[in-house]
Amino acid sequence: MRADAERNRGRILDAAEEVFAQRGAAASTEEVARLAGVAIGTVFRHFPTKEDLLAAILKRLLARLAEDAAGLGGADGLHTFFTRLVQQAAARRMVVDLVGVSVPAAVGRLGDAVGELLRQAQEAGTVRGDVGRPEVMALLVSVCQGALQGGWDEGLQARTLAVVFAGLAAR
Amino acid sequence: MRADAERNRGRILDAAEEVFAQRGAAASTEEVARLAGVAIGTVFRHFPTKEDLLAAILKRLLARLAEDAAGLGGADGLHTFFTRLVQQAAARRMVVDLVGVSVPAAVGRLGDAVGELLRQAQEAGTVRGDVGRPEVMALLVSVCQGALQGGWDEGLQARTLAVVFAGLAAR
DNA sequence: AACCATAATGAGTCTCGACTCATATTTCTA
DNA sequence: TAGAAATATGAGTCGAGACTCATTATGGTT
Repeated sequence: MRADAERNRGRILDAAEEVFAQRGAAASTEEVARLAGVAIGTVFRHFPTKEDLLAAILKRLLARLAEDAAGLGGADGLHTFFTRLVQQAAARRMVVDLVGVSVPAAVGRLGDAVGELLRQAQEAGTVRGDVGRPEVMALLVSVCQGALQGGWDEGLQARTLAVVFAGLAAR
Repeated sequence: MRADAERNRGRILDAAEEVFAQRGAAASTEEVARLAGVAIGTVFRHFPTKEDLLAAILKRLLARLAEDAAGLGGADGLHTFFTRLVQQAAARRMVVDLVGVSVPAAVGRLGDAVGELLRQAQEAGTVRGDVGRPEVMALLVSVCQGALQGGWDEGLQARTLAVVFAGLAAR
């Protein structure tokens, strides 16, 4: 791959992440091109379809989250990851709109990472033994979506998470 | 208002509810007109803007929910309402997309109804006294959104709600 | 029944955004 | 450094969907 092609590909991905995070997936490809400093044709050369572009940034995002999760663990790892993710979601409109774009492998890897955090938390006795990975993922998605919508302030977010954690807690 | 006008207004609202519930808010006004059996110009005569149409059905929907909630009460009222709402949400794509359309008065009335259910549940000792209406509403919105996304099956939905209820439960 | 205000009709306008492609430019290789 | 081959450019095409409006139809009234 030519040097300029690789450089542009990176710029486009960065620009797309920025634009879609702020304006949602409905933002135009035109705008991504403008921010990246390339012509619109270049965007379509690298990503033949808008959906391809969305899938690419979603994959990157999920990989980053999985990596983040891998750096945590112990009794509070799940708690920390959960809170961090919800905070990020509130700042990024993206998640809502990425519904429909799927990157199975990347989602699977994130699921594995969360499963591991859950296992450790259960081993440490922080979390009930009778909840599974699917419920935890479902709650994670739900609360992120909720946070995106309501424009929760910090206090409400904390209190809402507290209820969820109480539900997950052992005893 | 002329008789045919009123009849058509009703048909349009019904058709819009059906179409947007199935296809999401991105469905075209054209399709609503077709299902209602009127010309597209008629839809725009009654609702000058697509957003007006969305707001109208959202208002009707929220009013119906508030009424539903008013018929419940006691120790399990909140539990029942919560479950029912999540089940409905799973069948309707609408909710996701209605983000952005706001009908403050109708939302307020639903909030009051939920607040009353919460009060009764707390009085009956079913729910912790230290959670407030905002958290409950936040959880309600979150879980509905989550259910819409993941294509939860019945079991996962039940287990996820169980965690939330455990978090809300007294003791 | 005749009248007209109100409403319905639907082809047409307009905007927007995804995607294309002929042309110009840049990188790399020999 | 000349010559491809790869890449970038951006005006243009295309389709979709929100919204308009001149015309036609209908309901209610005298």
